[in-house]
Amino acid sequence: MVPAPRPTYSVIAKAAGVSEATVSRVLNGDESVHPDRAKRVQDAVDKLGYRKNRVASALASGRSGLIAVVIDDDLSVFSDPFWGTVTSGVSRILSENGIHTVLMVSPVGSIDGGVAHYLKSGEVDGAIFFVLHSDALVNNLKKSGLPMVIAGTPHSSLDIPFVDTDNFGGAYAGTKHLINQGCKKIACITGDIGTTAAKQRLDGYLQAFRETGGIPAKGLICEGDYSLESGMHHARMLLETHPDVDGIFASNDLMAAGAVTVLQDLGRLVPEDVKVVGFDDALIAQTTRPALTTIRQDVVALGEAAGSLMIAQLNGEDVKPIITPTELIIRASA
Amino acid sequence: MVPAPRPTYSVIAKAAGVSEATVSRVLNGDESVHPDRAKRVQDAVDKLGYRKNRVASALASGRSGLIAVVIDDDLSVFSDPFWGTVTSGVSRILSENGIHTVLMVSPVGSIDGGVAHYLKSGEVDGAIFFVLHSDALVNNLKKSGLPMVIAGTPHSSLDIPFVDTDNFGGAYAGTKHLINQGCKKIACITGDIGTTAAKQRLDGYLQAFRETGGIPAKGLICEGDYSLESGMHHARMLLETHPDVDGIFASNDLMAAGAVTVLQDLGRLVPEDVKVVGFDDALIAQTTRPALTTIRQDVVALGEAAGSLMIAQLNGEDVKPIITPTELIIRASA
DNA sequence: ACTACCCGCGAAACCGCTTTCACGAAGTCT
DNA sequence: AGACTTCGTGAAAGCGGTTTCGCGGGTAGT
Repeated sequence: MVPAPRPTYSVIAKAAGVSEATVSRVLNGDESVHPDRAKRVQDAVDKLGYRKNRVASALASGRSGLIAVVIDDDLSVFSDPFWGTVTSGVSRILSENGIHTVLMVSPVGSIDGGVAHYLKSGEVDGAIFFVLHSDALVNNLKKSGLPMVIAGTPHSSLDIPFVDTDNFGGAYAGTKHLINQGCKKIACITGDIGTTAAKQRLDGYLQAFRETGGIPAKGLICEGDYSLESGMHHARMLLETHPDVDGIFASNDLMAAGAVTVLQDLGRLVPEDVKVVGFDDALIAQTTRPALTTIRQDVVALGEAAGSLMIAQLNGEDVKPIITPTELIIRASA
Repeated sequence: MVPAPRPTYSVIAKAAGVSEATVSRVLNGDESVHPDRAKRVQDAVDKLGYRKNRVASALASGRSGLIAVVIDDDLSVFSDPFWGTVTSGVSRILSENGIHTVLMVSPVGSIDGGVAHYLKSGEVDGAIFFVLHSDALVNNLKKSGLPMVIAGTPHSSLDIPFVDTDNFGGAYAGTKHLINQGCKKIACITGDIGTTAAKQRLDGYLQAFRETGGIPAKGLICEGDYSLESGMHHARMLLETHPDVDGIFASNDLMAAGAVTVLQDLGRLVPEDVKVVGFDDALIAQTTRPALTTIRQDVVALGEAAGSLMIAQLNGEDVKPIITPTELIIRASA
């Protein structure tokens, strides 16, 4: 193996008849170099096919050009196409800005674990967190000045920029749709209530409900956990406790699909007897029969928002949270 | 922002009363240091909470401790939970070995593009490729001596290590199952035939078919593209051209689900009239009614295999391709 | 006892780029 | 015209490790 001998500053400098310092200035966009010399450098760079050694650059400047995407969980999360897609969005925006994405899939756990050390070690210029189970680490890291972005609304009100889908608005629109379709008794199957998204979606449901002047009857709100099984389970329970339920808003499509299956098995027609609305517009929303009416969130946009928030921070701009809009997708189930 | 002042070799060396060279030796597991001194160094390291600066280390040693995972495509690929899961597996194995994963989602295109340059630049110690559309880049990179692993069987016979699922065996087992269930006229809906996996699965189908002594009738083999729509489309065509078809082997679950939907819409009972087998054991296999009989592949294992193949190469061992086994999962559809 | 090795270890060069500092030339101000 | 800035630039000192080289002392061979 004969590694191509990559030219270094000294070669460029010699070829252009300037000092290495000047080469550095030109390559880093320092305006103070005389245009003529800058051009000489640029020509030498082009001619020799020079590419900066990012490692050396990182060591000298203290900026690594790397952003960590930290997924505070084990494998399971990443198998969810949702996070894969978000990651793609992040990665695309970052690489457009010459920054690479390093992936850390690991339960973050303590503020003293491996991930924490890594993030503090200065090997990355920033970190983007997915599926944050606790705000402890982030809170701790904030003191170190590491630029961070959180995907999903954090539990506590940290002044760390985050991006999130308009969970509240989406849930509100979904529930409103059920009301407009004439549903009188609308249940809600929530997601894992330990997540902020599930809470926000519940709030959206409640808000729409409240505007009808009513209050959800006891038992119409079921605490699910985003799984197919919990959708099935709660649909079954609902039919027992509230046989007259005529609308279900589920906090994601998977639970909605589970609910539809159970409803049908128990002889209810969807949407004739019971209308169902999901959330996410996941693939399953299209494959379920009847296809699910659902709330679409633009997942790629979410990732891109996270990426651009990070870029903005690296540029020293101060940033505000970004909430991406949702869209009601009407299909057959409601 | 007050970055914690991280200790350096000079501090450790002073504290332990040895030279920096010795510190380096100890930290890199050089056996030639006297145990007593090694211990002194280790104690100092522990006491001061020293952590090596990977960037400096990378510059000096030429090893970055980074492995690139290159996905030769745009966002769409990563929305497929399959690759997300594989990536998790890779990432886990690598991080257990102190190596980080940098993610590059980008159409690789020419052997002269940004990704290619990056890989050649020595900033990563190796590269793992997913969804390789062409062998050109890999072939070119091979000359540079960069350790590589390909996920999925490459198109041409490169002597680059790869990992793959036993596509042939899985398809064979699936088709065989249909035969054993009494199917006489078994169709195959292939995946995008530009992928090696689709070809291998088709071969497995053909092999099982051949063993029955027959030859698939003209038109029983339909070229799909892994999408739900193509599954639906080809099921529709099949019912027209071969109304007596009684078994369908689809190259993935999504197409199988599409086929099931169409079959039912057109009045066929699954599995009574037509039995259907999918491939992947994706989530949709469980949510489809009837639930799909399918070929499960161990996706995490695939990722871990890719990771360990990379580690082995970095250790200078020579490696062989790894084919992970599949498993027939019998549900309701066949 | 004398030369020949081997071993453990420190000094110092080096990896390739960034950044401070100071210097000379040119421009500005009294 | 002399003193003071400003501007463009190069020399050189890092950044924090790794690795080569060679030295001194102990062991071995004869």
